[in-house]
Amino acid sequence: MVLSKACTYGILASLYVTREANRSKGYVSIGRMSKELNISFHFLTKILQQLTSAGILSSMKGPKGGVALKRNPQEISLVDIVVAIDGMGLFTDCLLGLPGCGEEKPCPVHDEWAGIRADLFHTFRGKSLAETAKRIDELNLRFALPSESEEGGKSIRDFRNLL
Amino acid sequence: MVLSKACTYGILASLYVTREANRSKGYVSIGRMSKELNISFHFLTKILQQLTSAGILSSMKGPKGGVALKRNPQEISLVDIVVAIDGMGLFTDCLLGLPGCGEEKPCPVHDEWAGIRADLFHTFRGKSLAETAKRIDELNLRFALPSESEEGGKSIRDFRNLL
DNA sequence: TTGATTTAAGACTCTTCTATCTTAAATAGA
DNA sequence: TCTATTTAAGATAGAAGAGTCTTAAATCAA
Repeated sequence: MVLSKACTYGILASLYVTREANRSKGYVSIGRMSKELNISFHFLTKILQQLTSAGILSSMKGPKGGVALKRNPQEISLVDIVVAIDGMGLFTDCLLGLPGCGEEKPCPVHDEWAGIRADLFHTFRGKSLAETAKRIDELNLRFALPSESEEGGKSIRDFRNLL
Repeated sequence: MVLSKACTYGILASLYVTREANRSKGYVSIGRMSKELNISFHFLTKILQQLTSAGILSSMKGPKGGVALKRNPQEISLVDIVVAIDGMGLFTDCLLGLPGCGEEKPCPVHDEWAGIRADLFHTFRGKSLAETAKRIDELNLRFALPSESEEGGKSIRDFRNLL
């Protein structure tokens, strides 16, 4: 898995908060969010705490409490979320896990992977929460996990796209 | 982590076997390989069993036994190793883990990720064991894990390369 | 002030991945 | 044939990730 589960949940939740912020002021309830995204409440709470301590979200306890974006959603990139939860490893580590792999002491696939991971970094660093949330609305995209009732049935693995 | 530990070990071992095959005929000892690559013998054995049952390696028990490439190393790509151990998920699954994500029912980052993962697939599908092993010799690259004595000290994370 | 609501924090469980250990099976060579 | 060697296979253990549960702390509203 490229991103941890916690990280993907963090991204989905951040997009949810961004969209809610466009509709109404105030904090977004974690309870409500967990229901709509079909993410375990307690697990989601932990993830949002990480985003809060990373300075991406702010939170408020009590009635009408919840979480809110701390900065302008145009200034928060998807990479910010990934780094806050999974760290920089995806964008810096050797594909083969060789410590110290780098320009001076490369592994057999260093150049290829370095190019792809840099592409990954720049692509998602260039996508802000605002822009991504906007596209969700415009194209009516899905961004919640399937509910129990929805079948879902693992992921569709379309090999044909690769050939 | 993009590749599982088992998968990276499998790649390193496959490259080791490829290079050994250039020097001498016969099977490559797993015991010797585990020592030179600094990979746990029993764990490595399990991984090589997966490659054997995937038809990538053949094995022989007893004295002078070990593993050998079953096919020409020019016809085995790095993707073959990855797929044998980690499966196709890396090249087919949604970055956000949404089941059913695809052209018809995309997630908010489907297009971007689909492009990068296809790039990843084609890049490493285009790299054969023979070609990669050759480059190791030519450029004197490293492809073993650091030994206990070598400090190693986690990986070097050079953020500057990204900015 | 009191009570209901909501996030914070820590302990705990469950699963998967990683790694180790033991025993069995096959093979080469004496 | 007998023995040492080497991979195969299964059981076990340890570590990390994923998810749950309980209690505490803060806040709003009555």
